[in-house]
Amino acid sequence: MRSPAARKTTSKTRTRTKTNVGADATPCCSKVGLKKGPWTPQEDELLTNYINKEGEGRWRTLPKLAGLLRCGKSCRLRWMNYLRPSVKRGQIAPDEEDLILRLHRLLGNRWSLIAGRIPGRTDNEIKNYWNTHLSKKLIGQGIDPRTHKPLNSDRRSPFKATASSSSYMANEESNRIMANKQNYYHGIEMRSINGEEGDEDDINCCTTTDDVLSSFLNSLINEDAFTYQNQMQADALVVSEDG
DNA sequence: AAAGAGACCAACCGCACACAC
DNA sequence: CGTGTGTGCGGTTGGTCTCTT
Repeated sequence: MRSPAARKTTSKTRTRTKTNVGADATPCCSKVGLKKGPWTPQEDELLTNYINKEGEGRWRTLPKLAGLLRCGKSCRLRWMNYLRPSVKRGQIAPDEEDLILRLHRLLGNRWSLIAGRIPGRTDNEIKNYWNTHLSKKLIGQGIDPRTHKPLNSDRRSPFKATASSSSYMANEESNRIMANKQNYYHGIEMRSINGEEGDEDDINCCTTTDDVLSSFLNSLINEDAFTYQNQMQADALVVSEDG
């Protein structure tokens, strides 16, 4: 199975190819006879028991084997976002919020990548939190939640426009780089912070094998802006690790 | 107390990538 | 090389809860 972050660019930039047309038109996602909507405790129990016994994966066949009238995608989502033991429930701590802001400034709406740096939090949870809290908070502070730049900045200025687009492009490039790097992170167990207040040191929680990348990402998070130098550094890292 | 508005968040949907065949 | 399948990401929806009037 490919790594979650092996994918790149947003769906809006991608074109649907002939090969994957109808990929969802399979029994798994057939709407006939399948239940939708909120999960019941009984369904949660069935799913949890099955995964505890058989493990994750094979989502398409899992519902039938587990005795659930759900499509595989629904089962996967429920497990990933709610039932997984590693999912941390409860309020987003202030330092988690700060980390989300920094990572979003760096990565944009790459929720899975952001979630990958915040142990116990899911992409869905972070996405919801962003849309309901942080974007409004930034707007209230006069900051564009998409660009993290002041809302009243003069976009017509040639210099500013150039600088802005350059920064944006660098950021897009970083997205691709970091998406590739997720292959590297995949499978590396994140240290549980056991409910403690996570501070920025928590983003150093991976094993030593990714120290270089981890510290690199941390340095990016701590930057006030993503610079071309960062991109070059990232490129160098990618080349050295691929080679 | 009731009704409407807004906030919140679990879940759904469409789409695209990786990989096996 | 082309196709089918499995998977999961990001955007969106809609039900429920909370607040305000």
